[in-house]
Amino acid sequence: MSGVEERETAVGGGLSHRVPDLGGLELLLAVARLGSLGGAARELGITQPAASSRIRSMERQLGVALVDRSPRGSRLTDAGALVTDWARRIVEAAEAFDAGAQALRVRRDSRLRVVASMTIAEYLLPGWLLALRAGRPDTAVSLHAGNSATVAERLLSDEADLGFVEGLTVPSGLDSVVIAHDHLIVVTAPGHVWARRRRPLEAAELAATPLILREKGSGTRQVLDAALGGLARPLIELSSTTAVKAAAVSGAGPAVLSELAVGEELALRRLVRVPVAGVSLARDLRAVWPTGHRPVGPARDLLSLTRD
Amino acid sequence: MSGVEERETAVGGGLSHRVPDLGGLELLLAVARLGSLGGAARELGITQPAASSRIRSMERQLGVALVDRSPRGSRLTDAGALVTDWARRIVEAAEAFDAGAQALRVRRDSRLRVVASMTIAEYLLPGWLLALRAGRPDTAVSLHAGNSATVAERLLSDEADLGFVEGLTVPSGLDSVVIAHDHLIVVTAPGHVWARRRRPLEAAELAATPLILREKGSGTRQVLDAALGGLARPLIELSSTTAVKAAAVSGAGPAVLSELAVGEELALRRLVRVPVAGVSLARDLRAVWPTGHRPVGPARDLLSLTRD
DNA sequence: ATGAGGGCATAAGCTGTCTTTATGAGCGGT
DNA sequence: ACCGCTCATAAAGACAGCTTATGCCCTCAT
Repeated sequence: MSGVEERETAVGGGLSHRVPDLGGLELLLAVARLGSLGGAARELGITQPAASSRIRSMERQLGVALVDRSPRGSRLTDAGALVTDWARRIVEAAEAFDAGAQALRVRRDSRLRVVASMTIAEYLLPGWLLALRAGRPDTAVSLHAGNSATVAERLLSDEADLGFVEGLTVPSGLDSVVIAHDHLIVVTAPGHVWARRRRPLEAAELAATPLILREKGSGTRQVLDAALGGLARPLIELSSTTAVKAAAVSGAGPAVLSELAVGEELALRRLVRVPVAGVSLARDLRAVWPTGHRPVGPARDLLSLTRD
Repeated sequence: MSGVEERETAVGGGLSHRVPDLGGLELLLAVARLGSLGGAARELGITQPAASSRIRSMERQLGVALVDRSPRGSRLTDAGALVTDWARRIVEAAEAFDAGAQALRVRRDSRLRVVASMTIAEYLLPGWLLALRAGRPDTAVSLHAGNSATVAERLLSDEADLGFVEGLTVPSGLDSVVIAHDHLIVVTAPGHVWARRRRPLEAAELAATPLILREKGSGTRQVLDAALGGLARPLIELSSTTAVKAAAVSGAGPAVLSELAVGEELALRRLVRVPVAGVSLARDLRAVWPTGHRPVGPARDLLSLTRD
C-alpha cells in the first residue's frame, strides 16, 4: 500500500526495469558454469571489472545476493542458484527467438529453404532450428510462413525445399509424412462458466455457442468446421492465434485453439481447458515436399529432427 | 562464409546483440495488441518518437520489417507476427523470473511466507506466483528454498506459512496433501549409445552403470537410491540440478533427473530419454504445513492454485 | 618466508543508446 | 477546410555499461 509499491504494481509493465537484461543473464549463467567472475568475463569477451560491476548491479536490482565471492572464485548462493535457473528459461527462449529470427532474414545463399504454416512456425520450428544448429552448425536456413496454399505454391515453384502443413488435407502435387499429432481444444478464461464445467461439451452445444475463432481458411478453422459440419458460429473472427488467445484470456468468451498454442497459458492458469466429447478435433502435422523429390541433404537432416 | 558471418557464429554467445532487449519486446507486444505505435508508447509510459525509433532499430537489428505503418495505425507484417509470438515466450519467461525474484527478497511484511524444495521452487513456483498475482494482486509472498529438513524446520518455528517437499517421506510434525506427481527419468546426450536404445533398461543395468547424480541427501537421490536399493553408482556427484543437466548435455554420461527439470532439453533434443522398466521412479510432490494448522488466507489461496 | 598468480573491488573517463522535446507531414471524418 | 489521429525526423540531454589502471587478498610453490 506504500506509494512506491502502489506505483510498481500499477505500472504493471515495466518488466524490463525489474528483470536484468539478456547480457546480464548470460553473464550470470557463465559465472554459474565457470565458478569465476573473471572467467565468465573472458568467455563473453568483456573485462573482469565489467563483469564484477554488472553482477553487482543485478544484485542491487533484485535485492538478493547472487554469488559468494572468495579470493579463489565465486559460487552461487542458494538464491543465486534459483535465480540462475529462472534466468536460464529466459535465455533459452531468447535462443529460440534468435534461431527463428535468423531464418526470417531473406538470404539468397540459404542452403535450406523452409516454408511452414503459422502454428508450426510459431511453436515448433524454433526448437528444430536450434537442434539443427547444434548438429549442423553451418546450415543456413531461411523460413517463410504462410497457409497451406502458400506452402504448396512455394514448394512447386522451387522457392522452398521443405514445407510443413497442419490442415486436414495434403495439397495436391506434394508427398508428405506425419511428424506429429495435434488437438484443438476449447479454452476459456478462469472466470467463465465453462471453466468450472465437469461434464464434457457435446458437439451440438459447441456448435450453438458463439466462439472466438481464427478466420475462415486457417488450418485451425478448417478442422473445427469439418468436425462440426461447417456449423461453427463465430463470436468474433481474428486473424492470428495470438489475437484469439488474447481475447480468450481477457474473458471475451470461449475459444478453440491448438493445444500447442496454449501450453503456457494453461500452465499459468490464464486459460482453462473445457472438456469436449464426441467431436474429433485431432489433426496431423505433416512435412511435405514435391511429389518424387524426396528430401536430401539439409532438408533430410531437418526432417529427421522432427520425428516425435 | 563471409568474414562477418564467420564472426557472428564463432562468437556464439553474444545473444544479447542479436535479440532485442526486454523493453523492446514488451513494446512490440504492446504494438501488436493495440495496433498503434503511439498507443503502445502511452501504455508503456514513453513518448511516441521513442517507440517509433525503438521499433525501427529492432527491425534494423533483425533485418526484417515487423510492422506496416499507415496513417491510421500499424499492423504486424507476417514476419512480425511470428517474431511477436517468439518474443512473447521470452517475456513470459521474464514474468516468471520477476515473480520469483520478488518473492526472494526478504521482506518482513510478507503476508505469505513459503519454503520449498529446490525442484519445486525452480520449476513450479514461479507459475503459481504469477497465477496468485493475477488472482490476488496484493498478496506479498516471500520464498525460501531448501531441502526437506529445512522446510520442516522453518514451518515448525513459524518462519513460514506453507511448504512444499518432493521427498519420499513427509517430515514428522507436518500434515500434507499431494499436489502433483513427478517421475525421475534417465537421460543422455543424443550421441550416447543409450540414446538409440529401444529395449528398456533393467534395474540391475541401471545400478551397475556409473551415473551423473545429485548429491546424497537430495530429494532426487533419495528416490533413486530407494528404487535401486541403495545401489546407485555415481560417475560424479553434483550439487544442483543445473550442473547435472549441463554434464549430461555435454555428454559426460547418463543422468537421472526429474522430468520437470528436463522438459525443455527433451523438446530441443539436447537430451534424450532412455526407457526404463521394472524400477519405480515415481514420487509425489506435496504441500506441507504444521500438523493441525490447516492453511488459511493467502496460504489457502496458493494451495488451491497448485491442484493439478 | 616470500614471490608469483589468480581472483575480486574500486575509481575515472569515454562511448553509445535511449530518451524527451519540438516539429512536420499524411490521411480521414466532420 | 479543418481537426484529430497517425507516424517520422532532428537535436540535445541523461544514463548505463565498458575499458583502463590500480590495489588488496588469498593460496601455492619455491
